[in-house]
Amino acid sequence: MENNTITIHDIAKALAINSSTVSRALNNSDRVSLKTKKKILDKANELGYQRNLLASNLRRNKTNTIGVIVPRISRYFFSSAISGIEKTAFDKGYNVIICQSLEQLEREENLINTLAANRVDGIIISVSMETLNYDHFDGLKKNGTPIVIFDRHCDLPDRNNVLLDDFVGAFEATNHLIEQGCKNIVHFSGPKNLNVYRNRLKGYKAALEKHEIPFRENLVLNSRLMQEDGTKLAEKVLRLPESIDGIFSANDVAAIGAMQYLKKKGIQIPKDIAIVGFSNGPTSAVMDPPLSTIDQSGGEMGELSANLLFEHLNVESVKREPKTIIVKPSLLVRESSKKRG
Amino acid sequence: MENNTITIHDIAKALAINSSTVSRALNNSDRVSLKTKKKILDKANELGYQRNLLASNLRRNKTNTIGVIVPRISRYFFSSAISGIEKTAFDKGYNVIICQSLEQLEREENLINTLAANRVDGIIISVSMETLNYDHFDGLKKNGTPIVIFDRHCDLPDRNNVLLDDFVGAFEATNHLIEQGCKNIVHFSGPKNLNVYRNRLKGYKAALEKHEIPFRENLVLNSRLMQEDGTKLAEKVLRLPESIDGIFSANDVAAIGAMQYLKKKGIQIPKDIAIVGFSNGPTSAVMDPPLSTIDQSGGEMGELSANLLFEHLNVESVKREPKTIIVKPSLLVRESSKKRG
DNA sequence: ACTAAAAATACAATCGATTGCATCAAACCA
DNA sequence: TGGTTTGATGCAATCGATTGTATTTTTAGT
Repeated sequence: MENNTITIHDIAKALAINSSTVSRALNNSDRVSLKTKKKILDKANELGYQRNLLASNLRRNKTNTIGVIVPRISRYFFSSAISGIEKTAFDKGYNVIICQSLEQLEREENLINTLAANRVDGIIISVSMETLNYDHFDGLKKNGTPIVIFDRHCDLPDRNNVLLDDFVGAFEATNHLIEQGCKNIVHFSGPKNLNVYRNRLKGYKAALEKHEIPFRENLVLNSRLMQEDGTKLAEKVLRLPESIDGIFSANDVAAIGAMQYLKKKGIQIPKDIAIVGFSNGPTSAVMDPPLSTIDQSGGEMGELSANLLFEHLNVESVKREPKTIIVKPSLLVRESSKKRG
Repeated sequence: MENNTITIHDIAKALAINSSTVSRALNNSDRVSLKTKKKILDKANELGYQRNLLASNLRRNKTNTIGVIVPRISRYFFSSAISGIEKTAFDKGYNVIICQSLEQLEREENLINTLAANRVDGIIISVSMETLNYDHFDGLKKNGTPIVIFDRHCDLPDRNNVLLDDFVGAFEATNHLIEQGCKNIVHFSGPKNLNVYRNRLKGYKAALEKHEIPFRENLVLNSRLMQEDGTKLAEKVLRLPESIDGIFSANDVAAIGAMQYLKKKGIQIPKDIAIVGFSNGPTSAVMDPPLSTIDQSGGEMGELSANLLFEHLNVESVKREPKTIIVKPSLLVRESSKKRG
């Protein structure tokens, strides 16, 4: 009773026909007459046949499956990216295998090997923080498996990259604060060795410049952008000689830490100080007041990544044109920054 | 150049030996001498060989892979359950395929079919809200693939179930509030047709009873437990004739809505009203004050589910003993409920 | 040195589905 | 009616790895 999986041969035997005909019928080939097709389909249902994709994929040398690796599936940005990928993949008849590297290079390497061993048709990945080079992609590259790297800048020559325009996001955020009437805007910046934070700083500066507000070095406060950093920075803000009326934080978490401190000190948000964060983390909408922020368009980035991958799936590897796509983030205006209207 | 995947036959040919020896060497069988083993391994590395798991799994009739289906990977409870599963699986040399049903029965059915077609060795699932019966599991059952259902009660006779003890969680929460000195505790309850909310209500009652506090029907406020429900309920709380000094909410989101309203009305938390939520959602720790809550022990439930699955994987299906495991949740005491010490 | 036992390797079938080619039957036309 | 075209089905190789059995080589024992 144990080993009773039904194969096409069982169906063939039951109907006294050849298994190749069964295979063709199940794949709806027009080389099988309608009559026998129906007979086969009925019998397949009756026996509870389920195609063995291992065998099928092995033979076809194609799995119709793509692998997705992200640092953490629980992060909002990543889970929405995954949803975007799944949507696109589903439309094209592909399955998606989701994996998380937990920001560990070793796990990332293992996952890539496993996906490769399972012969996925392509991989979409946001690399871990520990990933400094891309040597572990070489195997895939060699056998022509296309790869799309999203969320994190990759400087290899022949890579497909889908990135967020941090500059524009920061520009929009700062510009919005200015349009709300802010004159003295502090920027919470992150580790300067990371591209994203440098670009967000640039966007902040550009917006000031557009409105002919002089840039003041002392209004840029650096930290690792944890929640407690936000609290400490808010304390600093209140001690600044300029009377600060706006904060653009390079992430949500620090903005929230600051918001809580400021509220405790009786500062009214947004009336006294308007705040905009960055990332649209799960908490930002729940805060009181809800935090304005920059949405990283995870869903859109996921869809674009998947589309880019599919473009390459149908092209011989030698003929593939690597491409970099820059996604514009969108400003989510909520209560924490509305001084007007 | 395109189709250049290396197989064991390529290695065999390069070394003028038989591919079966190569296979055995790569599997570290003791039927191959150390000398040839080394030769083979070296050549495999040199050629960049990567095992084709499709072929291997097909032949062995075993994939060393388990499938996990959850409604949403982004929910904290599920992502921690997945982490628990992955940890356990990794130790046993299994891979994990993660899927999300998005609470849709149709997607769940598709996922189960795909996993079955890919011949996963077992499945761990938290069923979608739309799932009212388990007919779509029949195929798996027929070919002996073990299934573990977690998080949601399942009344089928031969099912493995890993559940949270909602009663105990609610009891602990309420008991904690009483021990903090609360006398008049409101309970925010959810849809009464759901088991979980009925059990949480029971736990609340039991804790009152233990401390000989009379149960008052009017202190149980029903809603769908959305954030805005929390706000409305808090309003009600303030209008109650009893002077309420504690709230046990059957989830975090409603607790947070209530907290924000109460703070706005000048109520001090926890001094005037202590609050405990349920679920340990991502937001609870970030609130001000941080919200005490019941942690659903996702990680532990994941580990237990995986262990239960593995127990069954190594046993013939006829000999399997279905088992139900009840997990005790743990109380996370944070600021929102500390009236003492 | 010769045989028995042990170790190492080779052979060939197998897992389940797919697919190019061959075969057979039915239909068509002159 | 006989030959040809079209349509439907069968045959057999194949994908890449595994594994029971057979064969060869090595080692050991007397």
